[in-house]
Amino acid sequence: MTAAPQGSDDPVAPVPADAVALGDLDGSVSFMLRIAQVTVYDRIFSAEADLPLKLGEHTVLKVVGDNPGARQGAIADKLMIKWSHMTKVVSGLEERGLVERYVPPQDRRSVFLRLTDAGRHVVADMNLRLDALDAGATAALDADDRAELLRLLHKILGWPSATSS
Amino acid sequence: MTAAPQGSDDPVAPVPADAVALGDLDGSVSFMLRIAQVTVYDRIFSAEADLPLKLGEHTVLKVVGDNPGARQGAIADKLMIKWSHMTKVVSGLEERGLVERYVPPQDRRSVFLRLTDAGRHVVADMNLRLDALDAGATAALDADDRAELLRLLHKILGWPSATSS
DNA sequence: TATTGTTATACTCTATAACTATA
DNA sequence: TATAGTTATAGAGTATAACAATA
Repeated sequence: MTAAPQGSDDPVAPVPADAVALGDLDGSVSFMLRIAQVTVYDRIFSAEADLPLKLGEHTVLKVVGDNPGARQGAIADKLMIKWSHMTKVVSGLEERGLVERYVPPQDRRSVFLRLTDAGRHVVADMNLRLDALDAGATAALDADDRAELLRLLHKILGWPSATSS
Repeated sequence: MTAAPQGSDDPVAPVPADAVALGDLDGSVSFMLRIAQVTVYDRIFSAEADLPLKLGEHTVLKVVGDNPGARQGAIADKLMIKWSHMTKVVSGLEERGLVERYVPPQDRRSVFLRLTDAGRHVVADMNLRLDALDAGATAALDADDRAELLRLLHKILGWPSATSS
């Protein structure tokens, strides 16, 4: 990794493509989080492009399955998805027969969600495949690294640290 | 239904927003990276909404400033920005007088970028403000935590973990 | 009036691909 | 033919705001 010594006074000293320096940007947590997240998602989808669900869809379906009787908006809030976008995601999942909307009589403004049998099946399938893809995309980390990374991310969010995964 | 801590004074809500369970999702590196990144960006922009540049624009300008004579496409690749999007970003920055395009005579297909004086000024201002915002958004981390987090993110990416790249 | 969800618009960014102008 | 950049389109997702139905 050569440091590309370019004249600091030369206004147009060419820099080779692989010598672009990030400077201290790689010391920024926000920048590094973004680059790492984009890279990991990239790796997951380039490793296996024919997944039946997008990652966001899988997340929604999984949480719906784990929280029967939860309102649509409550799930959206927890997953930091905008309500307006949640409407589109749920509509798409409903059209594919993976989730059902249910308006409870005690509060007819709200919408409860629950998985269909097909939804349960797809989520179970995705769980298995994503576990492997997730691990593969972060294969550079050993078990301790991974646990430590998760602990730090939880700490940023103010979430209680995960037991173990 | 999962245990929902609802007192008798609460309005009837089977699963309140803060009682939605994530299950083992918070043990997924890809999920936690996404949630953490969205949260950090959220905090940065809710802390100070009147920033002169979007984060992506600042990143591009900063790297242009650190790499005089670098091609537009080389910078886009390094920052994992698509060329087609890079064209729009640079055009916007150029219209605002922050960056200049320069077509070198030795290869008239390529475009070199360099900051204008106004661009340099804006970047310097943003650097200062973002350093503080970045730290504020991750204030739950102490110095050791932050260094460790950066080390782990670098490791995922396969980047050298030292100070600068 | 406040809350829940929907619709709509604008904007950011990705994914593709076609296109130009060079090389 | 290949490369560098541009343009265009489709899609995901965010940011906002207006809106309807319900509480």
